[in-house]
Amino acid sequence: MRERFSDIFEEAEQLKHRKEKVLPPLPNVGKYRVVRTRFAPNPDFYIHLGNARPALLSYEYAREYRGVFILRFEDTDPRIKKPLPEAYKAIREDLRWLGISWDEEYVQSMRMELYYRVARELISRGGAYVDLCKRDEFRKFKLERRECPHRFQSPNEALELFDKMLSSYFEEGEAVVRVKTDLASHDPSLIDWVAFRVINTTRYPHPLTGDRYVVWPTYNFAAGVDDRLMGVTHILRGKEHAINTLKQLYVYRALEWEYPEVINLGRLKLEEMILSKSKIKELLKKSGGAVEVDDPRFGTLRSLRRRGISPEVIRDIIMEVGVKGTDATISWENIASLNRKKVDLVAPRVMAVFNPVRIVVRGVPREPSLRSLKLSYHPSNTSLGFRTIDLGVSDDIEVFIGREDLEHLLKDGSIRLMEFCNIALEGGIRELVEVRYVGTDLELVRKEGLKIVQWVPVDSYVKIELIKPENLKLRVLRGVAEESIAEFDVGRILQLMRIGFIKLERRGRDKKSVKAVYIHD
RNA sequence: GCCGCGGUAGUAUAGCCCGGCCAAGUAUGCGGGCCUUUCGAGCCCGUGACCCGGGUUCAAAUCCCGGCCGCGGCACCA
Repeated sequence: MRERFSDIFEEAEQLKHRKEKVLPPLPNVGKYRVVRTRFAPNPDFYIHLGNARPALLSYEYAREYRGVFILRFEDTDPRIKKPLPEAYKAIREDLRWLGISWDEEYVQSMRMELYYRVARELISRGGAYVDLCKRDEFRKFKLERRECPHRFQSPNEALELFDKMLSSYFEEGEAVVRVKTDLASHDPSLIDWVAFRVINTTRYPHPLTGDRYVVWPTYNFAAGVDDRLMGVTHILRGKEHAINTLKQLYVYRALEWEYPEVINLGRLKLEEMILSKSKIKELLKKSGGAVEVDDPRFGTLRSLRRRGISPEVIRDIIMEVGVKGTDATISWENIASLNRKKVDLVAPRVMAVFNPVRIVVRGVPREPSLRSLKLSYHPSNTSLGFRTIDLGVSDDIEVFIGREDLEHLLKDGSIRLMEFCNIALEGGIRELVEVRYVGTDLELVRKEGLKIVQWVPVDSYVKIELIKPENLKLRVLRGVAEESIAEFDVGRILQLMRIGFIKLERRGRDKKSVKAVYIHD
């Protein structure tokens, strides 16, 4: 019963939330029976925050109009942008992590016969021809705005040549299918662009189809045809594709198809992070395996996930940035701030000390309340429970505090050990810093403005290794943390008091050490 | 160079289509205060922007023209 209510509440919350940032209406929705959108990545690598913009917006629009959202893998280049076998799965995972689900999924390399069929139709209608020019020869014709001799071939001649291509008669570079376009076009790339080329798949096997096909459609042909075949009504894609719409339009006109609505989106950049596919690949290669795809410095979705960024934060930011052609530079501060709000309520607080210095506290009374501290994991969220820090019965209690906090102690003469007691410097500093217990009074702390610092008992601690990205470098901080930190599962987000939020990545089998990634302060 | 798309505070965004209600809203940042056994969170106050120049109009962030700047494209890549 209660569960059902909380579900309803949650739903209402979400609705309210979503209402705040409504998407602008899609153009010409009335023209179509049902809105169909798609996200069409090349599975040659993992996707990053920039890809998340068209993916998320396409998905959200499909939902908003109760339409259909399609995932389509565009893997028609086994040579230059060779598909990465694990990327198909990784992209699915990353999308699901973002909260995206799809109604239909296609893989272009499995649809080759379809493209060949459409190509035949296009050729029969005189909309395309088989060009046997050398690349340079054609370029010359193109720049002079003249037709190459092959452009005059009849549909039947062209069809024959196309069949020859399919039967592996031609080598790479010897024949391509070109779409007839306006020769006078001001943009040379538009002129009689290539729809199919020969790729030697014996040498460059496709990870899914091996050497089964040698004639491959280019992006513009495959994507253009698929958008039609899949009934896509609204295309949301990066503005780098603007020219492609123009190219594909020639195929559409020749086949008497109507082009879908197109919205071009600006690029998303992430401050202090590497998004560029090629740069990431280069770094991975150079490191020889030391750097991984989910390196916290990268802008891949996997990296953001590893860094403990909530997928809702990414959704919120993309919705905020909106549906337009302007580029946006997302600041890490902004992401951190939004993420902090999500994480603050559920992250247990624990103490850890970096640059630890040992001090010995003398004169702590033997009262149970001072020898066995019961500390709650969160100041307000009591459901997170509490842990106990046992300090034993000896007269002297040794603890670690940070070197910087020691400076405060030396300067001010006294300091507050968080959730424990006030201490004051005693004598001088010999081998060991010796301090004296001076009570637990908090009023004093406030009145005198004492620093309140976190600490870790020397008798019971866990080693912590914290990876912190700084200026595109990874710093590894080593320190000590209270024992309870090792009770949490890998993947859990915690707050180290006065240090920041972290995500646990590894835990020693003996629970004597943990590794974590720094998220933000 | 050619073609396309944009330019609202440090960052991001709302408003621009349908001119007045915008001496421009929101988030984050920054400054200050309250609260707090965190340098976190929360609450309160403050800070700060319509790229430039012309035009249309009683009235322009919003419409028109020119300039400047930024981004993207100009592949047998996607």
